[in-house]
Amino acid sequence: MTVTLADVADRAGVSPATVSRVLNGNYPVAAATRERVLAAVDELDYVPNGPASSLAAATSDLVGILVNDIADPFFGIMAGAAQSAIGEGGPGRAGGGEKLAVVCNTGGSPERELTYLTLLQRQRAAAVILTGGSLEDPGHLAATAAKLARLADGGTRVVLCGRPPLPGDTTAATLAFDNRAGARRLTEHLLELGHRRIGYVAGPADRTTTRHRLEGHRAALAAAGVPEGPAAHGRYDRSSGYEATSELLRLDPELTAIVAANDTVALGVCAALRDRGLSIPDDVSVAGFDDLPFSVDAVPALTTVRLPLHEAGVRAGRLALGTEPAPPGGLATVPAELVVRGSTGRPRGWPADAGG
Amino acid sequence: MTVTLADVADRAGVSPATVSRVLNGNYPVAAATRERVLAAVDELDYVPNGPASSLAAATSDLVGILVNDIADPFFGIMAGAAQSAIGEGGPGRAGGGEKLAVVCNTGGSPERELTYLTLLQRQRAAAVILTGGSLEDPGHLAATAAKLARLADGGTRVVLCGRPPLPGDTTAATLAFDNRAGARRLTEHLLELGHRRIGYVAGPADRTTTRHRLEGHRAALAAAGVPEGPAAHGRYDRSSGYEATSELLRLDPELTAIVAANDTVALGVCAALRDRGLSIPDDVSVAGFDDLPFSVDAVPALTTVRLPLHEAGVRAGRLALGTEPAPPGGLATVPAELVVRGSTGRPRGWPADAGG
DNA sequence: TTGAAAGCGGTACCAT
DNA sequence: ATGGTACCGCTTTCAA
Repeated sequence: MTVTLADVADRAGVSPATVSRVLNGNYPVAAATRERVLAAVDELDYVPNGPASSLAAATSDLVGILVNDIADPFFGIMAGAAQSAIGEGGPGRAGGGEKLAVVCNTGGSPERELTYLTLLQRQRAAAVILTGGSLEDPGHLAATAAKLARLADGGTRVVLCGRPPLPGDTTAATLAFDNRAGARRLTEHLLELGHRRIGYVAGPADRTTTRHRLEGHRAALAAAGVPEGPAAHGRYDRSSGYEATSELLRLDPELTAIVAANDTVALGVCAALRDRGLSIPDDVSVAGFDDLPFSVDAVPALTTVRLPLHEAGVRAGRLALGTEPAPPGGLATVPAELVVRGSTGRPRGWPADAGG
Repeated sequence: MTVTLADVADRAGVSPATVSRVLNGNYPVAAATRERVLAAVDELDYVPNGPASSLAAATSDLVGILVNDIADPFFGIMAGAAQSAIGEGGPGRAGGGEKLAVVCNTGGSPERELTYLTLLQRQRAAAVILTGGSLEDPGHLAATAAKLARLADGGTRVVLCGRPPLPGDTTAATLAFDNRAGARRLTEHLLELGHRRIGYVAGPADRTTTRHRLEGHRAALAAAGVPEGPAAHGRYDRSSGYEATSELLRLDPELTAIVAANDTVALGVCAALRDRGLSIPDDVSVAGFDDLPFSVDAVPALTTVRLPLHEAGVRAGRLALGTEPAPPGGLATVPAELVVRGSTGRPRGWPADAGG
């Protein structure tokens, strides 16, 4: 049958307690004894029973990583980085130590988010990391905050990555992307190039990332005294960008630039422009957010705001592990940086040296 | 402190056994009793202790999904589909039922693959799904097979998705993509268009997908009596495709088409061609494998083989759940289909109506 | 239909 | 430095 700790103890001629100590390395054990125990472990090919330890120790080695869309590299990059950061934790031995970092796909659904949190609570997870923008619905926010509070006082470490802190929540360590400043810089760049008719393709109306990026965009326009162009909302996916583009061009056929709330959306914008016989960036310049290698490299003319997804993921992993100290006030803002690619993307007829 | 089953029992005026029965729904309980118990559960906001149930029941509700690269939509699509298929399983109640589907990122490393399998074994996972091509190293294959055998006789259901069955393994249900036929069809298509000098960018040398796709490619060439063009190996990522392209063009500057073992790689190929001032598909046609919406939509001229990633993921999830019966012989081959996009991609000077 | 109680496999405190 | 041994919270016979 399956080998238990008691079997190992018998084989090594020691007590179960000693085996436990050797495996967990949290208590002094004579070198000779340790050797015998480890030998027995190998010979019997013993694998500890996770649930049993979790029950006894009142905590498990599971770390949950919640993402809105697992098929989007935006989350893949963050989650992957977090997972490696967490994997570094323990030794390679058969004994405990290593955490099991697991990613859970909410599909952007608030219900599934809560379901997963409950599941992780049930597992007595060591930590949970919530990534990406969240819904702004007050009801859901309250429910989430309550759930996170329960998790926290159940001993689960909570980390928010790429989403703002919850109102009234003090337990979660937060890494927030500076979406406002990033979006602002993106639009400022287009303005400097001479663009005056700029469309905007936004994400779902009720998400924090959507709102913050839109705010940054508008702030740039307002500061420059340029009137706001047409905007269209949609999902954070390609087809949404495609459809929104038709809408924008219908509202203003003279657009010279389009800002997309997300690189994936930007790809859809590009596709729509091509299908209408417009070239990028000669007819219309396109700017995106995220700088995902996958999508952006395919359109070298894209101007983009880069989010340090990988770095944020690593830090989130360390916060979950407790390796990195919580940021002051529980919140750290991760900056976003502007990336300008192959082409300058000036509107037609605009002098090449204008705009500084 | 935290609410236990006993608390619920007290509140409802019944025994712990009864509460357990109500929550698991696997035993008849009087309707009135059930009501009282469920009420108590709600009032106390009871969340079952997962490790405790897993220990007692000798199985957990964890389902592990192993992927080679979580930042690659190829795996994201499959994993996401599998996860939803698994989520459908149980009811929404506080009680048991729902499985926790978790994706684990191996990064393509055999060691991490084994580590995750051990971790899942330790958790007494209900099922594990291994996705994507595997290493062909005999040592690793044997180790994996052994590990999977242990998992299986520990009660864990094993599903292989997008990778061939292990030699001598009878326990795993397998869904394999028809990589050979897909690659063959891709190359046949280029041949029909008139291409005669075709380069090939392959994946890592020791992976099953790499070998099978290359075999299909060569089979098509051999059948047509066309000599094999240059080939270059690399990772399954964009920069690898970029570098390989320089290599291929150095080996044969007269290439009219390049086949990439993967869409992500194909994107790198496209980037390299653009940087050399070559247009797609007028100077060089590019063909890829996978048909990921992300990358492929960015290059409408790309000819591609589409793998039904989503469907495979769903089926893998059902197999893991036991909802779908195992395929005959334990193995089902999932077909691959050819997708031809915007351009015909004929080589220059080739008559438009040639080749059928 | 319901209750009582014996585990499930470790952990950690208390002895020695 | 090591052993003995009550739990941890739930499942599952066995009785009633």
